[in-house]
Amino acid sequence: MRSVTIRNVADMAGVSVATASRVLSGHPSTSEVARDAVSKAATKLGFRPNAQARSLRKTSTQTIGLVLPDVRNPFFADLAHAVEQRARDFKYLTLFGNANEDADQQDRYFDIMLTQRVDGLIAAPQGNVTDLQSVLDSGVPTVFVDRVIPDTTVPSVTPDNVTGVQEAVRHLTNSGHRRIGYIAGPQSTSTGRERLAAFQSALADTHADDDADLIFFGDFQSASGAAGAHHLLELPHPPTALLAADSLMSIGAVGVCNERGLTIGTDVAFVAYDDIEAFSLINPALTVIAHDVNAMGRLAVDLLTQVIAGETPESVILPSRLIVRGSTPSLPGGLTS
Amino acid sequence: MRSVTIRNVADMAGVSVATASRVLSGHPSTSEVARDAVSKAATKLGFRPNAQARSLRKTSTQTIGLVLPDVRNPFFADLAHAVEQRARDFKYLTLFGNANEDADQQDRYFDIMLTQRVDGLIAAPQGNVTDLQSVLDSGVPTVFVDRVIPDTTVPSVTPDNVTGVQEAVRHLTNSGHRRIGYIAGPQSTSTGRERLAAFQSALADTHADDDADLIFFGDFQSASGAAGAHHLLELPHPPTALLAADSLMSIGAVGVCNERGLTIGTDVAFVAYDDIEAFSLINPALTVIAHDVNAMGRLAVDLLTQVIAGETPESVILPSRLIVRGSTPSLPGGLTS
DNA sequence: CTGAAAGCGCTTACAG
DNA sequence: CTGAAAGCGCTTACAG
Repeated sequence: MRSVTIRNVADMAGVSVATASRVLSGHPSTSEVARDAVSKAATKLGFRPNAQARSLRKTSTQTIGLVLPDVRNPFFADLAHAVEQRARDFKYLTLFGNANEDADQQDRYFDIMLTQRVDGLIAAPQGNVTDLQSVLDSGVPTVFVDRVIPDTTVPSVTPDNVTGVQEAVRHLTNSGHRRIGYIAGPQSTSTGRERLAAFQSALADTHADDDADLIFFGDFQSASGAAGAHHLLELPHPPTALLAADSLMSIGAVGVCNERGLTIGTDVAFVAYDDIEAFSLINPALTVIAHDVNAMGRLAVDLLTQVIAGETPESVILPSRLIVRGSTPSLPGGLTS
Repeated sequence: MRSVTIRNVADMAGVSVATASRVLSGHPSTSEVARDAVSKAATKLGFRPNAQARSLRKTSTQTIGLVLPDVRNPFFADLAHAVEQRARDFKYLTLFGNANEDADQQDRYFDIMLTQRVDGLIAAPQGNVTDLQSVLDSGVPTVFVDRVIPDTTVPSVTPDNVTGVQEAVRHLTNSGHRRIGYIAGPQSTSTGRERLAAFQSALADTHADDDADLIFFGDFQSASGAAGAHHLLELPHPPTALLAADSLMSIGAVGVCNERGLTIGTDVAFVAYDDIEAFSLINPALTVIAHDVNAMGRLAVDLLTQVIAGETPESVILPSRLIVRGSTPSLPGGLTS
């Protein structure tokens, strides 16, 4: 299936390849006669320029790479959608890589993106600088989104990982909870680390128990949320409230509560991370720590275009906030902070 | 940021570009001396072959295109994940395009995929043959997944859209329901059409009302599910059971039931499409029509590799089945079919 | 406005 | 086993 080349178009139009190329790419220096002939020939032949050949000649590929930890996580699915739609505004095609919350797959995708010569890279990375070394060395314009890697100067768009957690802990302790179980994200991610630190420092400001047993380390995927809920609820002195550091672990943990016959809101309070639509449907609806994923995706692309243009944009931190719903009722006899 | 080329590697290794190329691509005809020198030079320089140049020379790009209707739909997110993971087994990079349930965006992505010269294309398409014309004309190996376009000979992997719906209708009527509201998918999609037809023919086998008012046409997105639930529940003679044709419309519809103070399972029975994890967490858990999305994604890739190899594989239809949960209690006085 | 020619970074028959 | 050379399909100074 040999596809039609610019050569064929030029021949049919009776002009040189150079002229055909000029017409096809909208170069001003073309005669009307040439424009007509070339356009007609191109549509008649169904000509479609070869992106590889064009990219090889020009310095740009008009593509950006997006490396995310997990498409199946609704938060990242929304983020992917936001990035892609915004990239379209700049005529960029988004190459999408799904790291599966796995450092090796992530690094392989970084490699592929560089091999594909993307014009820019947006990533929600895990790990440390060594994972990024090839990307940094290549000098490809890069922006981090949601997560960052410390000790790099890569611009980023991240959520405020402190305020939401703080509000959640305050809300729970105000409602009388003293034992809050925390299902943490992996400490190889900045969000995992920052949210845990925020949780611990928020605890210190309250009368709640600061007990190492109340923290379970998950991996941001559903099964680990389930494992975490099991572990915490089996404790000799189990928590009366649970807080999970992302939506997938929240889903896993809620499932375990249901299985064990615990009524959420009554038997155990629950705060989830990320405001995904399904969480407002669970009965009672889940209290969540929310942030604006759409803005995050758009801004990441905007920052990237600036980096590509040679500028060095400031990193952005987006606010997060607590949305209180039925899963965390305010107890009448609650303490005040 | 001029990147290092094979020329640089060859120079440093003291060999010709041809030899460097042979070593780098594992061609057997190379001496150990050359292998050593080239390998060393390549790693020392951080050489990364230019995929564009390579693709231009070879006939293949080692990429496949995946055009899906909506990443934010958990079903398609899962499908994307399945396809991508399977594609990796064949060393294919997956270029991902999100049509946003929009025919124009879909067609633009088809265009982009052809321009990028993907080795193959997997799509869950909407529309009719004209949308596909350029793809068919190009002769690029193509496989449909989940959805198909009629009057084409493209191999496909689709769910059985009949059995699950049939079981759902039978289950509901056996439980005494006579008025079942149906939130249909867009009729521009094969799944939308087939599921509606299955619903109507299943109704004909029962004593349930076959009333045009009981059918609402949505677009597979959440907001239309909400609109559908509103419309149906406002009917002078409203349905006692609802069935929605995909997960996103189910989410929207369940939200509306909650808002209106209707208790699902008690005030209104509910059957959702696609077995996404969150549906088992809603209280009561939702009865769903389930199919194996993971198998669907894997098989689509397997079929595509066969098409690429010049074979003409048979299309596959995967079974779907009803999973009964709390949202559709069996009424004690239910009719028997 | 137009064409001939060089070149983007690779791969691969063709000789040797 | 190795190198010189041609060529994949484009774009773009350079002359005219």
